[in-house]
Amino acid sequence: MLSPHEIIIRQIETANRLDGGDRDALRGLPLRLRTISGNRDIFREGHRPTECCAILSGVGCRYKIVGGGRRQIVSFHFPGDMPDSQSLFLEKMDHNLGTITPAKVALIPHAAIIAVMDQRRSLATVFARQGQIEGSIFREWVANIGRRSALARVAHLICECFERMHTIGLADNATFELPITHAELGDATGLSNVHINRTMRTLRGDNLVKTVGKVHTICDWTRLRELADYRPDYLHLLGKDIET
Amino acid sequence: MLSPHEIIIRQIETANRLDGGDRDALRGLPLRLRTISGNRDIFREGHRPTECCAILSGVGCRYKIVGGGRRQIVSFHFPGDMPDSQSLFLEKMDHNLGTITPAKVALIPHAAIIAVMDQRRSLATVFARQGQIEGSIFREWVANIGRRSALARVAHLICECFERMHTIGLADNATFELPITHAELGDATGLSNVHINRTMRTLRGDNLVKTVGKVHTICDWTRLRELADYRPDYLHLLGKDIET
DNA sequence: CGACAATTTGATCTGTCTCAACTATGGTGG
DNA sequence: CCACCATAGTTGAGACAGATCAAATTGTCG
Repeated sequence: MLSPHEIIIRQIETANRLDGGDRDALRGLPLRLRTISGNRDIFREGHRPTECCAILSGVGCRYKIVGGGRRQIVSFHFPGDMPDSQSLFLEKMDHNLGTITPAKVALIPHAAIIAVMDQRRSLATVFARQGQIEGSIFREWVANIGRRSALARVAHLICECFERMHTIGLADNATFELPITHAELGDATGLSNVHINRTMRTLRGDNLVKTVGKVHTICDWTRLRELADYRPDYLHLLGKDIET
Repeated sequence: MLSPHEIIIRQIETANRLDGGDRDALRGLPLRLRTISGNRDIFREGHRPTECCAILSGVGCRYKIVGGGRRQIVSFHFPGDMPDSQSLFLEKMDHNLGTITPAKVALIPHAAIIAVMDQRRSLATVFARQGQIEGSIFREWVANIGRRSALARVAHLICECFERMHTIGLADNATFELPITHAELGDATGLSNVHINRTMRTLRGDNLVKTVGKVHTICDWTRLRELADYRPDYLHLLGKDIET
């Protein structure tokens, strides 16, 4: 089991090259650890956090509530992610940050992160890059929700979650645990929970994904990618492609 | 008519406080001016630009092509916007940047921007903030496309475009020129051009927006905002609200 | 074991798409 | 200055993807 700092560093290194000094500086960040139950808010829209939150275990998400009370999840977050680095530069939360599953998180004072960016130009660049990658993922979600069929849309989300979990070592080969309910997948893809169910069934019927409880196995990565129109460039990962 | 540098500064100041030194530093940026006709690409997916592009006049957009050739526009850009500041940190374009209308643009070498950020901590923060605001707008678009009806969705986009143009002085009271075709609005909202037409007709019928050619007039800002579920916090503007 | 949450399935409804035709509109060359 | 052409907007009819509603089944956790 990695330490909190190493979980954060591992995630950053999926998309950034760090040198020893960078890692040491990150290890110096003060962390306040907290355990949060599932389906709870960490920061709410309108709040003005003074700390950033890093996910250490479990799954988090960011979401908005639109008029009429419908929910749109705009991102999922896995261990190592810092979902609200934006609060470093934008005082007021324009969305909610919450947990999907029970989670351990680390709270890091803004001041400490600003200090580390001031001391090390390279880390300022790293944080900027992380922010840009986040933006890139949002763009892909816009395209996914706006222009893909329900089937491709859900498949695409599964591809993305699988690849992101894979790169941080949370997938065993083609098998990974994705503890996200159909209702939540619906809120992320702009579909109804019922239709998520039918779509997952189709993926199962086509022998693309096998699901047992929360554990999914990709049966045919090549065909799934193709169906999903999944081209992972937008994640801007450094590492190797996933073996087919 | 403002100079290119002042157009860029004006846009930045809608969301950031600059001091005299910041403005002077920005005025020192070397600009290569170009005129581009409408409906043309500036940077394509896969390219590795070495310059950032700022829009000086006209309307630009960023878009993705999904499998099957359908297009999703992920953002519109008005004078002063720097649509691809992301290329400072992500080598490879994951989307296309193009013009909607004929446009004048300024190309700014990455090196010059990096230099100005290195010299002035405050400007590094400004660029980081600009990037975060961009991300915030993407999140709102995800929610808009994912969870709002066609009518609210189109109304929301109109509200956003109006407010953004208003803050940079491109709206005369409640009247502004939005030279975007129905097909393009459809590509931005995930709807068909035909349905955009019907939706605009409804907005007209309800006396919310009047349209003559490319010139739109907001007839009832309060009701339009309400219908659109438009709460502009996500733009993180500094200025005053629009008068109703 | 009981209770609550999540999944599954069926039936029906509807918002939006697609296809197709027709009508402005604006720009261009003769 | 007009005729022409391409582009954009408009309208109608019909089809369909996905929503909604309702109920049954399964899973999970105290």
